[in-house]
Amino acid sequence: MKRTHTCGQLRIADVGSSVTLIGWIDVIRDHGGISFIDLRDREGKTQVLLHPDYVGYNELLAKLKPESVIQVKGTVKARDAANVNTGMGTGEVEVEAADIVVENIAQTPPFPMEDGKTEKVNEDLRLQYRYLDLRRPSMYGFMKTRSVAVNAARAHLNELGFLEIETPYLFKSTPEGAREFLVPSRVNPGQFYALSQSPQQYKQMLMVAGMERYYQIARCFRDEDLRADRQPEFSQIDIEASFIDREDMYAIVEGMMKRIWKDALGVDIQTPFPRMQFQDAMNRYGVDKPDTRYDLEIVDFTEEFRNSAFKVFAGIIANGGVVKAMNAKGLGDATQGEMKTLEEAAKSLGAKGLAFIRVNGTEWKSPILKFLSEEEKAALASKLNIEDGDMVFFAAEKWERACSILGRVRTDSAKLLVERGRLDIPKDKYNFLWVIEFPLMTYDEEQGRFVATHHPFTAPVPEDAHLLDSNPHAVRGQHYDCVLNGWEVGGGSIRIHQPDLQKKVFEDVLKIPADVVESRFGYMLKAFSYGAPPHGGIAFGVERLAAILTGRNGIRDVVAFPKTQKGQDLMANSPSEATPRQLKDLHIAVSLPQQGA
RNA sequence: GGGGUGGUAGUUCAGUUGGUUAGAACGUCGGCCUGUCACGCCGAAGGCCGCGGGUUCGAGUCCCGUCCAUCCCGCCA
Repeated sequence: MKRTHTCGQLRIADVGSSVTLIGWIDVIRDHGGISFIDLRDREGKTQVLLHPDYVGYNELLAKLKPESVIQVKGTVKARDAANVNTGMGTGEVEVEAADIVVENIAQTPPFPMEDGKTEKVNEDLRLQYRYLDLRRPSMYGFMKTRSVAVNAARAHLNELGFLEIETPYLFKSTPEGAREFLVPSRVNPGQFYALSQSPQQYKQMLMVAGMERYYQIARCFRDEDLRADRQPEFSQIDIEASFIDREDMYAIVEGMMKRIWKDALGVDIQTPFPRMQFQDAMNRYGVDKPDTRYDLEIVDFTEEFRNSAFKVFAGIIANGGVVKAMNAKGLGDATQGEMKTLEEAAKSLGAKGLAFIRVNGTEWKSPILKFLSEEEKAALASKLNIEDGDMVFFAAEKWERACSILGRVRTDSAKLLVERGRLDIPKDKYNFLWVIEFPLMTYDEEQGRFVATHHPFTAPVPEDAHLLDSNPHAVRGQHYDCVLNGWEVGGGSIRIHQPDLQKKVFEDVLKIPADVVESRFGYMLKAFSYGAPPHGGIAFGVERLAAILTGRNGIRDVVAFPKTQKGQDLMANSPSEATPRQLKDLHIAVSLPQQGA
């Protein structure tokens, strides 16, 4: 071994021992006659004392630079009381260097490599030198937390008798769902695989195959635009089990989360998780993944305004819309700019504007005030608990849109309130939530047909199944989302395991042409006709869990080598052009868009 | 595809109403320094102001286009 101890290990009890450390030079303090080198590895730092009688002292110091890798052999010495560094685990000792082996001299890094400073550096530069960015202690911590979390999940599932089974990444293209990455098949000219966007179909086949309990830390690939919480490739803790119902799945997952939080953070989380109907989540929080760490709940005023003299509201209600309001408590001092930004956000979700009432003392200020009756004002005041300094926002739209608009205004208002110190959203509070009973189908205006809310394999709630033909929109699915602090961290469902029902959903409800069903899903329907067990599953986003565990705002910090918003790896420079030879082998002709087109 | 923010020294930033020689801090380099720990002190170098056009006597600053990063909408069964 190149070392006897790590750089975080030595203590006063080690004084006198001969040790060998190896690591990176964190900083050199050269006093001319004596020098100190802080040597760093992932476990910590140790001060190395370099005495002027060291042979070649001047030459060595001249060439050593921060981030160089050196091996230090020496003796552990106690520091004088005055020189103890209480901010360091190894601060009571230092290693007096007897022999230093220079393993690698580092160039000057292109940006400061120090927690607290590197975060401010442009993302593109950090990504180009990702190996330097990752060298910081905090990044090591994020990688470690993710690793511990995944291992905790594995341990829990193994104990419950789940088998870890790998499924192919090279799959076939599926008609519904995310855009896929295509992979040309050299030996099948003109044909393509698709990189698996999730192991969904394979894991159901494993249930038909009698594996009963499966899990996998699966890579998934989706060729969609990126977000702070979305990368084109990401990992899922993918789970499927036979002979279970929803309650069984909740118990499995709650146990797994308990284990993850205990192992990764030492935190005991409360189980079982509360449950909320999709309808409820939308009505109260305006999203299907509510952050319940703070209130600012949305309140319905459709009945109050049904016969209102305010024709805008009454008219929308007459056309089947709703009127909702949300009291952004304490945001009465929102600036013009902030109001404008909130309105833009609302408009981006389809609002025509963002009506509001600003409360200043007992006075209400609002462009819509003159349209409101005393009765209506009283209803608002009482149901929204309006007080001095409040700001009330309105949405009058179709139900789902009204909910979404105020949901967005709610989260944006919360951010503004946090900035003002009037709202606390603690990062170490973990509000798990099951959101359940989503509609099985959603009507897609663009396509003029129903699409599966979750995916087409989700089983309907039994008592709603008879509505599949008459009123598909009213059918609830046996779908469950696991929501944590406003993030959808996992989602799954009890699946359809009867071929007739599955075929009906494909063809009659989703209106997928029979020949397409046959070519894409024929093998599943066939498999279900050979004795398919009732089964269900769920999948968790590893990065999202890790991001919350580490208190990050996005998933980049818990991905070792993330891609930019354009899907590029700036370190390795991918994607890149293929050689003519590669293209020829793959039977591919590249046709680039005209410049400027 | 659309909207917002940012791009000035290696890094983070400042740069007034368009005005003459574009600044600071950190880092780097050189010198001094035997108990520092973000060591200190002295000195120096370092700029295609993202890129391309335009307006102007004059552009880091104004206009148009474009590239990159980032946040959001669409999209993500």
